Parts: sequence; structure tokens; C-alpha cells
Amino acid sequence: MTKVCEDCVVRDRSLCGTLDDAALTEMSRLGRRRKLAAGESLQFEGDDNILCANVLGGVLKLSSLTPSGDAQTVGLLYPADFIGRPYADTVDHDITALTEAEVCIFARAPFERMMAENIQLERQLLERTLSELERSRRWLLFLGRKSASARLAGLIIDIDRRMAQTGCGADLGIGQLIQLPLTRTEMADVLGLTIETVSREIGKLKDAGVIATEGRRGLRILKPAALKAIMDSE
Amino acid sequence: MTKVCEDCVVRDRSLCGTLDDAALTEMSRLGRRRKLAAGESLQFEGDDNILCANVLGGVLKLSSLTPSGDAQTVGLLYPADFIGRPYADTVDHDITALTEAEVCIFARAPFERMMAENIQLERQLLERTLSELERSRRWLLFLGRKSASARLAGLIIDIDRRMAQTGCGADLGIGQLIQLPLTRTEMADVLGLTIETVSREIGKLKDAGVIATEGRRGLRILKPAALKAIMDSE
DNA sequence: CGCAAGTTTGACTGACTTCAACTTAAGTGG
DNA sequence: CCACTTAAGTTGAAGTCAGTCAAACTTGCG
Repeated sequence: MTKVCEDCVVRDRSLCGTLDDAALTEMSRLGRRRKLAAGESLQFEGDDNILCANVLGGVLKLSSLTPSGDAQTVGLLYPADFIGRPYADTVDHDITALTEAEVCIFARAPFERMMAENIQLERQLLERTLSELERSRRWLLFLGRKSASARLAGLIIDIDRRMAQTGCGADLGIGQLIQLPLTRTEMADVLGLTIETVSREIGKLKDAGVIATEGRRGLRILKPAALKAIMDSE
Repeated sequence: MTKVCEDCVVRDRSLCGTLDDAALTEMSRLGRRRKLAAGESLQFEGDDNILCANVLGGVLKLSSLTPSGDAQTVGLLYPADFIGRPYADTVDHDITALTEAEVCIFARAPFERMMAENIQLERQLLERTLSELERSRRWLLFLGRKSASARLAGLIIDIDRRMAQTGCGADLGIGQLIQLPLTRTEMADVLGLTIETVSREIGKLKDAGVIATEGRRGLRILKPAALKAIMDSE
């Protein structure tokens, strides 16, 4: 008999990582995997809040629509990230796969029961939520105070870091090929900019030799220090 | 003998609200009150993370300085709100009193011990952190996508709501006098705008009869529906 | 190869910023 | 109690960054 969740690529890094074998066995009974095609949504703002999940693979976004119709992405979800908001009745944001993605879904009620019985689960989630709050607040500073170029640099650096953590490969490896999980439109939605501005700013970074692009989604960071400087600049 | 924390104005609404008498007694031994003058800081970004606290009275801000020197306020703290980030080594933001304020401070280590022993405390903090994350994400949408007027309207509505919860008085009571806890400069720091723009936008709202001002910090909402409409507009 | 979606580029516009002068509010000491 | 002082807020003119609208160009898939 194979060990529970043995084939789970995020077994150690996900919320479940802290569980002992018995708890993990029960957890695995509650969870079921689901694949999402790029563009497919897991839930929509206003839905009944019925699920929690772990991201197994791919990248997803958390987004809201303004009444006037344009989108703002408020967070990106990478493998091992947790999805969901226990204890809430309704869902606050759309969750949509940016790339092909796979998630391990738990119904909310049994997940909450697991949390009550395994305090380390709750503790883990608290720590993650606190980090996520911190990430979100740092991004507030970008949207509130930084220029288009600084925002873009910040996003590229963030993606690089998260992709490095996720797959293999070092953070800010010079010249390494990154597959962007977002289209220009999606980048614009994260950055609070328009697609045209994003395109122009990418052009400028290319012209300056800071990055190189390869097709639509391929990107290489050629001058990490310069990119960081742009991110930190006003 | 008087009951523990009996005179605490936020006894029921704060994180401590869920504790039983025994736990509250211990908690009260750990906490000590501190008054802050307007403008005084409780901690600075980068400090060792040594404290957690409950806000007893007044309004405080969470803020960061960009490398280029201007401030972005990433959150406002009202009575009963929790301050601090358990489990982290350093502090992520400055915390500064906007008005005269009072807080109930706990050293971080014993606070974490209390959390370990009283799971409802951890659970409460998790729920609060999840809400705070949600608030922060909603604000992301404002900074990313909304015009100066919509942001200002959003801030006024938020302040009104929080002040109403905090003191007495109904939410969005027409014509009721609100004492703004922020100066124009501080509003600008929250909104990601300049002080001049804030001033001009307030002027426009006054001209439109949506609000009235009284001195520097007094404000009345005359047309709540109109204000909400402006907030929701692009 | 051809098409459609995605992206880039250009010209123009506008919202917010910047810089600067001026006004008001609120506290202080004579 | 009022002139004085100073910080806070308002107003105006000019500049700029990013948005809008529109057209051309890629890219990758069928």
C-alpha cells in the first residue's frame, strides 16, 4: 500500500506539511484533486463559501471586478499556497487559473473540523495568513506610491522569486528563462495599469538591456541589480 | 475586589473577549496600558518584534516609507483592533498614533504562550487576520483602479463606519458630526494621493453638497447615497 | 497557411502632481 | 481677550505620467 499523499508535490510545503500520518490520512480522505484549464474559475465573488484548497500546480489569481467593469487582481496563488477563507459565509473574490493548474479541494465544513482537531493546522494557517496580509500591504505601497516601471519591476521580481521557490532554479538567476504565468492583460490587472502601459514599460526594460523576452511569455532577467533598483525607485 | 479588566472599554470586542475569567486574569497580568500622544510611534519598521497589543482608544496608522521618502499608510487601527504579528522576528511597518491613543501592550513571547494555551485566542486572531487581509485587498482595488474622488469617498465611508462601531452613533447618520482622526496629509498617505488633490476633492464634495466640513477635522455626511455612488464610481 | 487573440506602437488627452503663493485655523503669551 | 505665530489647508498655473483610442503587427494554433 502506498503512503498517503505520497505523490503530492507540495506535501511538505503546503498547509498539510505539519500533519502526522494519522491526520494526513484523514485529510487525504477529505481532499479531492481537480485540474483547472487556464482561464477556468474555481469560484466567483459572492458565491457561497463552500471550499478550501491547496494549490498543487500552476498559478491562479484572486481578483475582483469594480462596478465599472475593470478587473483588479489582488493576489497570485502559487503551488503550496492555500486557497479559501474558513469561517466566512461568502466568497470575497474570484479565483481563476492563469495557467493550467491543479488544486486539492476540501469541503469547508470538514476542513474546519480538521482545523479544530489539529491545532497545528490552525496555527499554520494563521502564520500563512499573517504573511499574506504582509504581502498584500507591501503591494498596497506599490499601487499607492510607485510608478509604472517600479510596479512592473516589482512584479517581475516577485514572479521570479515565487517561480524559483516553486520549481527549481535559483532566485534571480541571471539570464534564466522564466515562463510568465500571466498575459499582458493579466499583468496590467495586477499592476493597476493598462495593457498598453505594461507593454511600453516592458519595451523600456528591454531597450535598457535589463530583461530580454522570448515569445509572449518567455522572459530573462539580465540585470537583476538594475531591476531591483527600478523597483525601489519612486 | 474589582473584576479583572472590568474597566476595559474594549473588553468584549477585543481579542480578549473570548477568554474565560481565569485566562483573562492571567492576560491582565501580562498586559500593561500605555498612552500615546498624537504623532507618537509605538514601533518602527525593522525593529525587533517584541510586542503585541490591543487598541483601547484613539486611532493609529500602520505605515511604510518608500526608499524615495514618501509615506504610504497601509492600514488604520481603531479601538478593539489587534496590533502585532506573532511569530515574526521583525516588525514590518511603523505604527503611529494619529490621535491621542491608548493601547494594552503584551510582550510577544508571553502573548504567544497565551495563544498556545488558549486556542480560542488563536482562532480569534485567525479570523481577525483573515478579515484584515480582506480589508487590505479591497483597498488594493481602490488604489489600483479608482479615481481620487472614489478613493476619498471610500475613506470617508470607512472612517464613518469604524467610528460608529467604536463610539456610539449610527453608521452613515445623516448630518452627524464626525471628528476625522486624520489630517489632510495623513489622508493623502492613505489614499496614495497628494495633499493638494485631497483638498481639492474635499472641496468638490462640499460644493456638491455631499458633505460639509467644520473646522479642520469636523465633517458631516449630508448625502450618504451620493457619497456611496461616488465611491462605487470609477 | 490563415486566422484570431494577443501585443506593440503612435498620437492625443486628461487626471493627478508639482511648485508656489496665499488663506485659515488654532494655540500662546502679552 | 486679542495680536501673534505657526502649522495646516486651500487655490492657481504649469507640467507629466499614464490612459484612451486607433491602427499595425506578432505569434501560435487549427
